[in-house]
Amino acid sequence: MREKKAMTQIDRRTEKLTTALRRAGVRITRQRAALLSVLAEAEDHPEAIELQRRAEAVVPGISLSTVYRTLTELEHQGVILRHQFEGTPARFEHSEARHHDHMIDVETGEVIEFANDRIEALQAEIAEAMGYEIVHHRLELYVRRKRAPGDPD
Amino acid sequence: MREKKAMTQIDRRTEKLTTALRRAGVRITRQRAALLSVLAEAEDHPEAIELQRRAEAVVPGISLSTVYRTLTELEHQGVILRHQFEGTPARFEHSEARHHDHMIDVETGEVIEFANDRIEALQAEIAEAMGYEIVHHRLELYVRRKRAPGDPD
DNA sequence: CTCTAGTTGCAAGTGATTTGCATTTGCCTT
DNA sequence: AAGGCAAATGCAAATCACTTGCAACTAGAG
Repeated sequence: MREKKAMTQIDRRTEKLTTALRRAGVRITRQRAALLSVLAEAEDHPEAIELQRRAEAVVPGISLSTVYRTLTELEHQGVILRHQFEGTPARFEHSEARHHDHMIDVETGEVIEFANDRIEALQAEIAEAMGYEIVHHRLELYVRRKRAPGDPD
Repeated sequence: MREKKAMTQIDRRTEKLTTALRRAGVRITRQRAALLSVLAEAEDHPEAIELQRRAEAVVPGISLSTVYRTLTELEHQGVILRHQFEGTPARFEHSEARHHDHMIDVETGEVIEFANDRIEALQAEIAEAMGYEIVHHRLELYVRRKRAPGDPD
């Protein structure tokens, strides 16, 4: 009994993406479709193994090598970003949001996004002044939650 | 025939360091002494294997595991910094210089240091505004040399 | 529906770094 | 100068995060 499900915003975006990818010569297999939707739904920054776990709900038995291969392909296609934070396996996020940098809570591992135009501009200036142009950059703040004096632990 | 060699600035710094380390309970073995002076003399950002190569001039046969163990210890003691740039093994530098960030020439792999107080201040502000304090940070600009229009290739 | 080049899963391989363990060695104590 | 012992070393093996070779499978163009 096949149900007709309401199409969410994410479904629609994913569908557009698959079409675009197909046009770019990327075959949309079951495992890739699964990863695409898992990535589209992710609000965090999961690692490859976690993505495999989530994709397995749709495609049981999807192999880790396929996950890695697909992530590499999607990165090349500009669909996702790969982040290599300190001391952890690479983490991934879809790249449709506007550019931002990351704060990593060293206590919890939580990743918080932030953006600041002044910093971006300064970086460009610095590179420029030294005769370089920025290809890409990486700004990571490893932080700890601040407690106001008198706050509970 | 033992010669009395003139003591360089670096020798003196290294000597002070070994004393301080010994006081901190770190035994100064031949291999550690070698690594300390190699690190003190280094003006670049060498990787572990390169440090082993350089140390081997003083202590032939120094093992890579000892190099790694020593680097980890020196990092904990605050004597050196470990940098994990994209797509390369970790690189090390002594931490006596004032804080700076890095530009990596993506074409040559060359590492260029730079410092900018405005950026540092902005980072602190951002973290502060979100209720965090910075433990440490990482700012890396992956750059490409800019050619003025008309320059030769 | 066919065909074939692209994709998959599995097992084995890599590269960087870490670890177990028997042996050696700083260096504090005498 | 000598002794003792916890700490450090070298080697081999292990680990971690990926990557790759290969035979079997499958998108999706025609």
